[in-house]
Amino acid sequence: MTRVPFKVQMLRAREDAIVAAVNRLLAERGFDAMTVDAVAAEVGIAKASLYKHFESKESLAAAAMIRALDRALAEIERLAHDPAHASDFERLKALTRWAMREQLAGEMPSLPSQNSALRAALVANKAYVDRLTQLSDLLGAWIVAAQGAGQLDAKLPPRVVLYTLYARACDPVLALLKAGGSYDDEQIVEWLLQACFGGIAARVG
Amino acid sequence: MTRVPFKVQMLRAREDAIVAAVNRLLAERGFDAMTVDAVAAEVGIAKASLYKHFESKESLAAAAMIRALDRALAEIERLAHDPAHASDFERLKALTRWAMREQLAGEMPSLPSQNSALRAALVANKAYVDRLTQLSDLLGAWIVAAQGAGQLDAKLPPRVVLYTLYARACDPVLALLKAGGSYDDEQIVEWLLQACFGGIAARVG
DNA sequence: GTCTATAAAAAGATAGAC
DNA sequence: GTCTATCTTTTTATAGAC
Repeated sequence: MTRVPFKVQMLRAREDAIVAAVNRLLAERGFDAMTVDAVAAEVGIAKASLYKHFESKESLAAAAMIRALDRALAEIERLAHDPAHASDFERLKALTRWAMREQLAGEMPSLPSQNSALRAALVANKAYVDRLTQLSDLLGAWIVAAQGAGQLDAKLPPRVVLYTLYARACDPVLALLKAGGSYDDEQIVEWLLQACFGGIAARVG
Repeated sequence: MTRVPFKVQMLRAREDAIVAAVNRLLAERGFDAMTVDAVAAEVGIAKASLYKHFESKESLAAAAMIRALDRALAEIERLAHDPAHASDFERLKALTRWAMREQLAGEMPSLPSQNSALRAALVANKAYVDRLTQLSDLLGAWIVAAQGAGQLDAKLPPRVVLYTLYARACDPVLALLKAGGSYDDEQIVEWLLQACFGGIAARVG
């Protein structure tokens, strides 16, 4: 084990706090509505200090998006070894449930929209693209396996399923239902999991 | 018939052009990333002229959102009298297909996010709230009827189904698949309709 | 690295001539 | 109503002291 100097530990802790704040603000308002002033206020440091750690608003957001992908990859790793989830289909469902809970907890940044300023920065960011590719490859394998096992609809291209799962992780329906106040978080998650995997149409037979 | 003065016709045509431009920009970039300068440029008039017609960026967006709701209400009216769609279930599906096509055509503004500056303006706008209420009431009746007929899953509260349909009308999956370039628009719409109504899980039996 | 203070640029909104 | 020019505010980003 290499010893980690105290100063480096402090630096990492501070940067973790910054990224966590950015993550929350991205989840709450999205990239365009998030201001660097708000980030500084949430972390409790001066705005100029933020720019000592990150060179732009885009790189702040990219760090948070990368951290979010890392959380997802860690959850995949956990699920792959959890005997409670026996099939790839069950693992996909469990991961979707996890993502929905993350969103309700205010920890899931939205998908960057196609025309956003953020998107250009992200596709040029190797660390981000690598993780997104890794995530897509892992999920793609689960999807193909679950289709082969007859548990996922094989008439849908794997890419359609993959994008659908990505989108359900930031589905605005969660926030709408939560804002309504009539249902608790777990009930919302289970209904939307049912709507996603089972569809809103009745299942006959 | 009351005669409409020429000047009034011109005024309406100009305001229609403005609202159409706002609608496209809302669909393409969202409210936060849309600038009033961009609206003026797209319409081809000076920014100051915009402010003679609409008092703020929010009221510009509200006009476009109202127009979008009017398009949806008109489509509902059309579907209600179209013998090609015999059941409420079929009408819901046809309306969802219509909304997805609108989105692919770049004509469907996104759902205003919960914490957006736009949202506060919209909930205070009677014309908007009235139309949204009317739309929700009409769709709510169709949903309850389709559940009663055993065609929609009756275990999901009607509100969950309603919000799900609203969200699918602005589903980012459409743009992601279109950007991929592998599939044509109609194929995308049919797959996502299938995923929405039938779910991504396989249907056995 | 953190701060206060200040650019610099973008974006919402308006004045006033025509 | 439309324009050009300008104002005001917000927001991204930096200078420079400590």
